[in-house]
Amino acid sequence: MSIREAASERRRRAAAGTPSPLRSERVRTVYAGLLTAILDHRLPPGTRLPEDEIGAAFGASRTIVRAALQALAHERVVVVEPNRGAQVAKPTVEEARQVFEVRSLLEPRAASLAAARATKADITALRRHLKDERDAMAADDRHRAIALSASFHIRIAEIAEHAILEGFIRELTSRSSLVVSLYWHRPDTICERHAHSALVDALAEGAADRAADLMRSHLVDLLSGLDFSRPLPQPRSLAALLGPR
Amino acid sequence: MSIREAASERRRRAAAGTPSPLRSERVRTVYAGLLTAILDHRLPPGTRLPEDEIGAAFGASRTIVRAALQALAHERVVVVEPNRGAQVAKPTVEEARQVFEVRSLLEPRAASLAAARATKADITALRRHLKDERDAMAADDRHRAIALSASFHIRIAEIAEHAILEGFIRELTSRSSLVVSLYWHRPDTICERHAHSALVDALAEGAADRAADLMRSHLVDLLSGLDFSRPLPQPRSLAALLGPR
DNA sequence: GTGTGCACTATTGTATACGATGATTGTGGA
DNA sequence: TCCACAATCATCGTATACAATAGTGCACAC
Repeated sequence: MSIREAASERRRRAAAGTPSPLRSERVRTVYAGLLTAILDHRLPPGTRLPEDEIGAAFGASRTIVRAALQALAHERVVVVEPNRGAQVAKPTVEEARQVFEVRSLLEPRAASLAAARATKADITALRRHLKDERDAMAADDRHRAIALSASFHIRIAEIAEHAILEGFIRELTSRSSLVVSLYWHRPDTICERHAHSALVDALAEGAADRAADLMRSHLVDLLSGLDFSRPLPQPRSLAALLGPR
Repeated sequence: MSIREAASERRRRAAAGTPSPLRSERVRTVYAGLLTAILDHRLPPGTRLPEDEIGAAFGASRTIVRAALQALAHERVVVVEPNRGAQVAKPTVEEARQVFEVRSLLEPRAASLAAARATKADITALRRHLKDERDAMAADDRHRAIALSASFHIRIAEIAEHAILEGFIRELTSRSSLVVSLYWHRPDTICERHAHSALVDALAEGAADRAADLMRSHLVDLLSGLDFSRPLPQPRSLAALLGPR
C-alpha cells in the first residue's frame, strides 16, 4: 500500500466516526440538507423550521425530520423550544465570543498536528481548496465563499486525524457561520485569504509551532471582523419594523 | 419587549443552560437514568441497550427511549449501529488518549476562569463536594466516588460560566468515565484527592494561572493512572479467544 | 458428518393517528 | 374602548402498528 493510500485509508476511517451518529440514511439526508442550507445562509438565524414543512420539502415523515432536528439541536445549530418547534439558532454576543474563544483553544492544536501529519496529497488538496475560495470570491459568490472558508478549517482538523478535535471543530465552525451571518461587518476579506494561504505554507513545511501561531492569530483576526456593537441583530418587534415607515 | 417575547426569551435562556437539548421531560428522565447508570459503571461498556427493555424499565415507549439514546449517542456515551441497536460505548485506546488530550486543552482554561469568578458560596460548595468524595472513598463506595470525582470537574466548568466549555467538558468527563472503567489500573487514588483539594485552594485565592497549572498536571496525572498496555479490552476475535485454550 | 439454505425470532426503522399544547382571533361584557 | 375569556388553528408530543432487517437454529441433502 502506498503512502498516499495509507493516508487516505486513515482518513476514511477517521471520517467514518466523525459526523453526527445518525442511524439511517434518510435522516442523514434531511440533516445534511438542512445543515448546508443553514451554513450557506439560505436559512438565516431565526428561521422557523416546522416539522411538516421540512418533511414535505424532503419527502420525509415527521419521524425522520425530528431525528434530524434533534441532531442539529445537539450541535446548537438549531434550537428547539418544547411545544414550540425548532428554528435556526441565533447566537447571542456572549455565545459568539465563547465560540471563538474555544476555537482558539482547539484549532491551534489541530493545526500543529496537521503540520506533523500532512502528506503531499493533503497539501495539494488544500491548495486546490484555496483556489476554490479565491474563485468563489472573485465570482462574488458570497454563500460559497463562506462555506468554503469554514470547510477549510474542517479540512485541517481532518488532516490532524484527531476525531474528537474534529468533531468539536465541526460544531464550532457551524456555529461560527451563524455568528458571521449575524455579526460580520468587515468589508475586506482579503486578509483572511492570505491567512489561509500562509497556514498552508506552514503545514507544507511541517512547521507545527508556526502553524499553531498562524491559526491562533487568524482566529483573533476573524473575531475582530465581527461587530458586536450594533444594538441587537434579532429581536426587533413588529412595532419597530412597521413604525419608521 | 412584550410579555410574550419576554417569556419566550426566558425559555430560550433556560434551554441554553440545559446540558442536552431534550424536548420533553420524559425523554430527560430516561436520558438521565441511563447516563447516571453508565457513569456509575452499573452499565459497563459494551452492555446492549435494547429499546424495548429500556422502555419497560422506565415505563416509557420506544419513541421516548429512542430520543434519549440518540442524545447519548451524540455525546458518544453510547454507540448505535444501524439495525443493530445501541450499546454502551467502548472507547479504544486511541480515543482514550484523545479524550484526555482535549480535556487538557479545555479544562485549564475553565479552571482559570473559575478562579476569576468563584464566589465564597462556590468555594464552600466545592469543599463540601471534596468531603463527599472523601466519605465515599472511606466507605469504599467506588461507584459514588467515581461519579463524584467526575462531577467535580463539571462543577468547576459551571463556575467558569462558560456554556460551551461546560458542554464539551461534560461530554469529555462522561467519556472519561468509560475510559476509566476500561483502563484504570492504579491502586492509590490518594493523589487525586489531593489534587482536587489543591485546586480548590487556588480557586479560593483567585489564583487563575496556578489553578490552570494544577488542572493541567492533574489531568496528566489521571492519564498516567491508565494502563493501555493490557492486550485489548474488547475486540478479541473469537479465534484469539479459543486459540490458546 | 458437513455444509447450505430456509424459516423463525428478536429487534430496529418508519409512518401515522390521536391527543395536547400554545398562539391567535373573535366575542361579550364592563 | 378595553379587558377577559372562549373557540379555533397550527403545531408539536407520544404511542403504536406494521415493515424491514439481522441473527439463529433447524432441516435437509449430499
